[in-house]
Amino acid sequence: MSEKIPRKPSAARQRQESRILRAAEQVFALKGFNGTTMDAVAQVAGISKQNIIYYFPSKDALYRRVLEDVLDLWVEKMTFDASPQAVPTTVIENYIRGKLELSRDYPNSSKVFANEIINGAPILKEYLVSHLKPQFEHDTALIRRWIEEGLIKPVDPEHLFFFIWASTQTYADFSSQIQLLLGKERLEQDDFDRATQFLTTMVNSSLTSDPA
Amino acid sequence: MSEKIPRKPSAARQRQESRILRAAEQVFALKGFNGTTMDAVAQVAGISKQNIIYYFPSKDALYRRVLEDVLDLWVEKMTFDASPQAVPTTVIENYIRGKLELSRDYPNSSKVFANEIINGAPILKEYLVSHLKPQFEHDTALIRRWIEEGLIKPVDPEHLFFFIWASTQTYADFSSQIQLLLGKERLEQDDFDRATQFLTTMVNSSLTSDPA
DNA sequence: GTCTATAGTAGGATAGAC
DNA sequence: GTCTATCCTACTATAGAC
Repeated sequence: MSEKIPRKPSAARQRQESRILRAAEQVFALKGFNGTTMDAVAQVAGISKQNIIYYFPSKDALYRRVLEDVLDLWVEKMTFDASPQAVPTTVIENYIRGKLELSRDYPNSSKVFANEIINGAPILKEYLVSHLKPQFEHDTALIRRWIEEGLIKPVDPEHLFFFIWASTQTYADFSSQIQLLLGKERLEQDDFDRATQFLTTMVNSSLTSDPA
Repeated sequence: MSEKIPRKPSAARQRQESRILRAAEQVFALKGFNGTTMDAVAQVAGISKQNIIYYFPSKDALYRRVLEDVLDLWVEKMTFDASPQAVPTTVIENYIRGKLELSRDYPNSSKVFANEIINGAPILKEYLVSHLKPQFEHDTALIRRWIEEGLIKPVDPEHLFFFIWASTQTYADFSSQIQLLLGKERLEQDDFDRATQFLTTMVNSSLTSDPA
């Protein structure tokens, strides 16, 4: 009777799970959901396919856990909200900087997300409506307030965010294209510095009256 | 001996092929290469699976043809080159406008391309290096010349293009997310007008000295 | 040129020994 | 908790009738 009570998740189990999740994220990022085989994940993780199924009941369950972890990471690292006395352009600059750091440090997370959205967000749809949309409306409202208060020049708040997301995530999602065009084996810190410089400068010059 | 000589590709055959290609593009866009089954393509095209194989020897061959057609379309519609006396900001504006029109009119092409790039461009790699890279270097050189001549403010030419591509293609590739956030069933002309307005205004204000 | 039938295989998932 | 063996479905592709 008492045997079924789950004991502590055992450090060993947690180690194995995160090992599998890391491998899965990598394969899902590069191959998409359908292109990913449990065998491929097993090989990357250095574990047998059957053993993976012991930890995750199905490929679908594994994929959902990977997606969850991606979103947890993003929510943790990316809150736009600012203190009332914060300078708008600084808030936006930091937001862009943070998004670019995510693309640099977690490119696979970004690609998993991108694959899911391109494929119509079959699983994330619900989450996007329940969590991301309220956040989005809150953030665009803040932009609108800044405009009303004359702190920044008038701008379309919704498309401002679409622009920031697209042009920061591209350094993760489309890195293969960018690398080829820049003639590099992989993107370096200098490339991210240039991207940060370019994007923040452009946004600043369009949100503030030119002090030149 | 003479029977094997290919006669004209027969209008009927061409009709069937383009019917299949249209269907294939749609499924590849939404499901990716691995998520696409010949059966799904067959259903969308309204043709039997075996008949599709009659026209295209394999799924791989079908995919390559779809990719080829996508690239042909993009090359045809998107040359950045301008006459020597053209106004730089106008050239860039028209380029942005054109890219947004492609996202609006051929969202599936864009998604097929995006899937391929995210997955590391296994098939397109060669083409990107041989065709897109020279074009890219030509275009960035033109931007540099404009800067030297004082026609536009200094800007990073490479990242200018990365930004334009990312923030115009996002309206095709990430349309499901954008739709959800805007609370719309599908993107309308008005949304593309706003996007055009937003992006061209921002670029202009950062490339020209504010005349305000 | 289009169909039916089917071969061949990959991959997700289960059962059960250890 | 990990492994071996195996089932079963889904999918690409071929052979051959019509």
